[in-house]
Amino acid sequence: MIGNFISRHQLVIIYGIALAMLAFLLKWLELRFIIISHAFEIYIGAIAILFTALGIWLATKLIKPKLETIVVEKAVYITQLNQFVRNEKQLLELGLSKRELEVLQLMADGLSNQEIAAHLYVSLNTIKTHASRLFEKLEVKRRTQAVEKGKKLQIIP
Amino acid sequence: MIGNFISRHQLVIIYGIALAMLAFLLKWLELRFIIISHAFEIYIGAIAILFTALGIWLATKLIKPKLETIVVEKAVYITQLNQFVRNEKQLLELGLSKRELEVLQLMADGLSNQEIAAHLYVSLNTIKTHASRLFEKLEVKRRTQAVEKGKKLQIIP
DNA sequence: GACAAAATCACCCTTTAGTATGAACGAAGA
DNA sequence: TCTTCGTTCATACTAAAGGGTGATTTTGTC
Repeated sequence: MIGNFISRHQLVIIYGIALAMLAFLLKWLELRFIIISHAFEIYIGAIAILFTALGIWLATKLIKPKLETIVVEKAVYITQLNQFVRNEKQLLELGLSKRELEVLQLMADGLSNQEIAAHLYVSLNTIKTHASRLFEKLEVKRRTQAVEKGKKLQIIP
Repeated sequence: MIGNFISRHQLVIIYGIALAMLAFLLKWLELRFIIISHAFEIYIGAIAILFTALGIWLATKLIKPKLETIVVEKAVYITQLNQFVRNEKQLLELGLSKRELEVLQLMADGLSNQEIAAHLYVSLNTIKTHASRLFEKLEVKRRTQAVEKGKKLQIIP
């Protein structure tokens, strides 16, 4: 069906193609003429494009990369560096005396009242008195509770 | 003295100056001639320089700045929120039973033997027995020392 | 089922802890 | 000077802790 169409209009087609080619030739000649007549401008344009490209290339090579500093906080776990610092404010609030604090510390070391008395060169009764006051001020009933609270409130290590 | 020198050699000086000016004029003319005869090359050169500069400018304006990331690690010290981990090995070495450990823990909480008995639904005598064995195994004489040693050996918080 | 370890409880006794009350003494402050 | 506070000590008492011995029951293991 397509072959039939071509054979029937062969002359017309050839003519059309020839016409098209002629038009194309004329256009090409026109372009050539334009190029030749504007050779200088085209040359200048080419130079401009070339050196613009060169400039861009130079810039990419020469421009210093922008530095961006990111500070990353890294967790560092400390094993046991923390040395004891007494909470003096808490001590004042409780109203503990020097002697009472000493007794509390020795209690925390596991000493009996008798041993504490010997350690401080005073009598057992004196220690008992201090202990009673201590328990009152700390609002506890037993020495174990006193030691526990003392550590919690950071008045003993 | 200087005026005298000038007046005496006036002619010579004028001649010298004229000669110098002539030489300068000739040099200038030569330069002009060079410029004129090489006008095209100079024009092209100027265009090249101009568009190279344009390229560089374009590059700096349009190209995204290259980011170089520097990561600086900063140590942040954390006062270890210590979740207690029992030293099971130590516990085995000491040969403490479940019940003895329970008693020790309640002792550390500041409870009396009576209170511990009530807490565990057993008699006071039972707690005393446990306590005695506990002290033997921990090689201590008093509950305060037991609690202290228990914490030191990390078998109680 | 035998066995060992753990858990339970009791009784008696001693020691230690804790309460209550009172008192003496010295230092610091109003 | 008087008062307060801390420290010291004593006596008397109760409560709790701790030691020693013995016994029963439960539980897990061989």
